[in-house]
Amino acid sequence: MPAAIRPLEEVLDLLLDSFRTDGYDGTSLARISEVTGLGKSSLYHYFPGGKAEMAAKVLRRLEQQLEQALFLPMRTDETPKKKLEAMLAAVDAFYEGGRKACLLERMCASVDRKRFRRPLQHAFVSWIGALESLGVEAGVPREAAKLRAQDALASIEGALVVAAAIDDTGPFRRALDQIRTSLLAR
Amino acid sequence: MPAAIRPLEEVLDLLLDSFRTDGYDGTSLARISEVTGLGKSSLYHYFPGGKAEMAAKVLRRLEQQLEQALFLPMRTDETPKKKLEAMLAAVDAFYEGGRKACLLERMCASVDRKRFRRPLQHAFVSWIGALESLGVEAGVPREAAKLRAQDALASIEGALVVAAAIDDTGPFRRALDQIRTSLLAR
DNA sequence: GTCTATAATAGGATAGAC
DNA sequence: GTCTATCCTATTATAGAC
Repeated sequence: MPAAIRPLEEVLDLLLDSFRTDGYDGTSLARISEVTGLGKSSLYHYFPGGKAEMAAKVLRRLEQQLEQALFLPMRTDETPKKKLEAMLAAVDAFYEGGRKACLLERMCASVDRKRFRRPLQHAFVSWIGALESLGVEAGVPREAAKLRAQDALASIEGALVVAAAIDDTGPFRRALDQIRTSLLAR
Repeated sequence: MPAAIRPLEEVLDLLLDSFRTDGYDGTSLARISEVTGLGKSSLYHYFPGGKAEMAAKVLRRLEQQLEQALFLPMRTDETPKKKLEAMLAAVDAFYEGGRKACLLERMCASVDRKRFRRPLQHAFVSWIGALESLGVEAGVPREAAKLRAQDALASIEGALVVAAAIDDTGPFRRALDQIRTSLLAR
């Protein structure tokens, strides 16, 4: 697929948006065709493995974005506090202030979740690891930092669920605030 | 459907389990037939409206269970602390210690979520209202109690997502512990 | 690479006998 | 109330022309 290396990433972003909105099971090829403007033939040209390959590629793209938002900031020599701010800003932007759902959560909910188990688990563990490292760097004992990291991620995921259900982004904003004030506290 | 009033509730429990596990979109009639042991004809006999009616009835059944676990304990004259304990025990049991997913979350994730928007929103709001009332009864100002209630529910939902993803019920146990120690704190 | 056409299957739903 | 058979549509996927 030489002629479309750049556009393909845009296609993946559109797919990501579809999957995070309607879930893997709920997103049909017809819908994907609509959303991307690509005919089915084109879709199978880019993704010979069909829908499953689309999802796998989308997950890889998400991992790239997590890299950008989580690991890249980690490697700077800013203070942990500043790095955390950068992460939270990225999270806020990615979830559009709590108005967009989480791809990972939606993929975990699919009947075919076993197929995506590894990449999904990896994404969660990476994310948790990044938050944990930040805590450690700020002087939090490793074990405590790990639990805080798991709970921080859970608070984000749960806030997205509740925010969507009650149509109020408040829970999401407070979740981020809570992480900001307590993840690195001594 | 006179001959099956009692068994029908068992059928609904099986449906609830299927929907919370595989989601609404991911649960096929074939699967429902397998799980319940009922042929398609029988299913349509009990649920003329098909899958959508099954889900609607399952949601109503869940609301009943929430009633039992949340509102019924509320009407006793126990201390708020004791009532909270009863709620948490019910939640722990219902989610099997963090090993089972939340039906509400899964239904919210369906492509057809609009169809179930009202009952879903109602369930969330009821649950939040019950937690809020407990806080108020314990002396927490109403507005603060409401936000705490939203965040408590979010922490449960998020903990379920993360616990399933990393295959560790720790986040769920800690979420309940956290609620136990802080929901009613002055 | 994209199009039209089409296959093959699964999903939801119904009819009519029993 | 349940069974067998069947219908219709959507869904995934492929073939072959351009």
